[in-house]
Amino acid sequence: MDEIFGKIGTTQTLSQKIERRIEEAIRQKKLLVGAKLPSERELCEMFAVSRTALREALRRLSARGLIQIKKGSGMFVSELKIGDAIESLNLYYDLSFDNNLISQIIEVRRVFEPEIARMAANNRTDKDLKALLGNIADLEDCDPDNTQMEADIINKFHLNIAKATGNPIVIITMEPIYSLLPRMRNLIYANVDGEKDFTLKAHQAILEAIKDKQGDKAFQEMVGQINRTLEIYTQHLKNNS
Amino acid sequence: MDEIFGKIGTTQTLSQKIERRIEEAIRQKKLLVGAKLPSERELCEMFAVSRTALREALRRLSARGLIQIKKGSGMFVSELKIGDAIESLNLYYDLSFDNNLISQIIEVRRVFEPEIARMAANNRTDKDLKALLGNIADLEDCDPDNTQMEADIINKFHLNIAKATGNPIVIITMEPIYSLLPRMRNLIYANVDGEKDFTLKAHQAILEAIKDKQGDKAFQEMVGQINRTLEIYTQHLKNNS
DNA sequence: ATCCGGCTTTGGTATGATAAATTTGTATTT
DNA sequence: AAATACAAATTTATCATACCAAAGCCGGAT
Repeated sequence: MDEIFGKIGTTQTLSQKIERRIEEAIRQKKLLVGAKLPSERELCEMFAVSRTALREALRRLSARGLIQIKKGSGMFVSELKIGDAIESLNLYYDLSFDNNLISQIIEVRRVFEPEIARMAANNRTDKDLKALLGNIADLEDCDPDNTQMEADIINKFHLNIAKATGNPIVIITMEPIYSLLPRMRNLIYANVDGEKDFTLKAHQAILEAIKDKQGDKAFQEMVGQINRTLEIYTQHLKNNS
Repeated sequence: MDEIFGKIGTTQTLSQKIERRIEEAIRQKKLLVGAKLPSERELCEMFAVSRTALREALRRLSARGLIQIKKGSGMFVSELKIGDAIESLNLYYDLSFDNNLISQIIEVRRVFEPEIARMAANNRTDKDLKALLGNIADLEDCDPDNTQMEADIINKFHLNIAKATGNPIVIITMEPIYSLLPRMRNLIYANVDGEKDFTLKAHQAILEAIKDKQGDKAFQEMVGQINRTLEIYTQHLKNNS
């Protein structure tokens, strides 16, 4: 059907063709999650290609998280973990991390997180609540000087709120953003005294609202918390520029 | 943290080590975007490994979008296109696409998009406005029976609103979600009469608000539009189950 | 100066051999 | 009979070498 004026810049390499074939098989569930693929040698025969070409295709698939390769054992279709996609996003954000990105993140959080808090308050389960209570307890116990741990805990708290919405898309959306927060927080809170007290109280208030399933209150508290973050950040910027 | 009895011979394959080395170099900007990597043969010497191992590392890096390989020319550090991450997300959403996901998407849009519309109204440039005007003009001209094209246009409109916020994170966040809309829209609007008229007017109203930089109005109009979508969807679900 | 064609560089594929990890089967021991 | 130890088979990981094909470079002919 094709090939009269064959593609010019689109010469697909052999290994790419193989990659597509296997990928399609997985997408179409001809190969189910957990299934063991034929061994390299067998696949070579089936596709009638050399091991080199085949292996390079397999390397690609494993890099993309579609299959898992175990030496001495075999190759298996792996469940596409959302973590792979998040990893990609992380790498991207990582490479474009700068002051500009920080204010963009704060802006996004200011807009999205209050609504997320509301959703969480409305949809939370007891299990979600328990996780959040645990986070706050950890925060209370945390050594005031251990900024890193504090940042981690706060992180988990916010991520758990996202989880409490019960909507996986919210989680996927916010997780890469939260992963950048520790760096920001270190930047921002490093030299601000008395901030920990405020932070703790603000998060307790948010928790309270979610516990009582008061969506609007959760919304408001979250607005307050993030506005404060924004203030601190702006102030910090002034000090440093 | 929890590696007391962690694996000792954490068997990282040679090619994975190579992959890490190069990845680190890129992350640390020792290799800048666009830079040409040494040729395969040179890298082999430098790392003191065989071409096979090296190539498999390179395959993985290119599969992840970190480098670009041009036959006969060389290998180059490629600007990590956000498209790669989005592609991953798409694949993930793709494999978990079901009715559940649809309502989750609508929920997320209902919560996020009004705020996005407000941001767009506040921050839009003339260029953004022009793009949006173009979308609506296309929508007006669109053949009423061409559902596919209509869906595409509406898609672009919403994506352009996200762009008009001026915040790239918003775009990254929403793009994978929008990419699923055409399928949903086909599902939903296929058999609903008179919906096009409403859709057109609703989008015109949103555009108007953004044009006049009235954030609150844009917010309200978007709320109305998405609530309508939700209604239609709920109705459709009833019809089909 | 321009165009052509060969030369060089560089990635793509093929093959065969060896190493290392895992699984599996078997024999020995308790 | 069950558990352990060991050896064999399977499978992926790596290496080395050779040849092919595409893209770019460069000199010579026009």
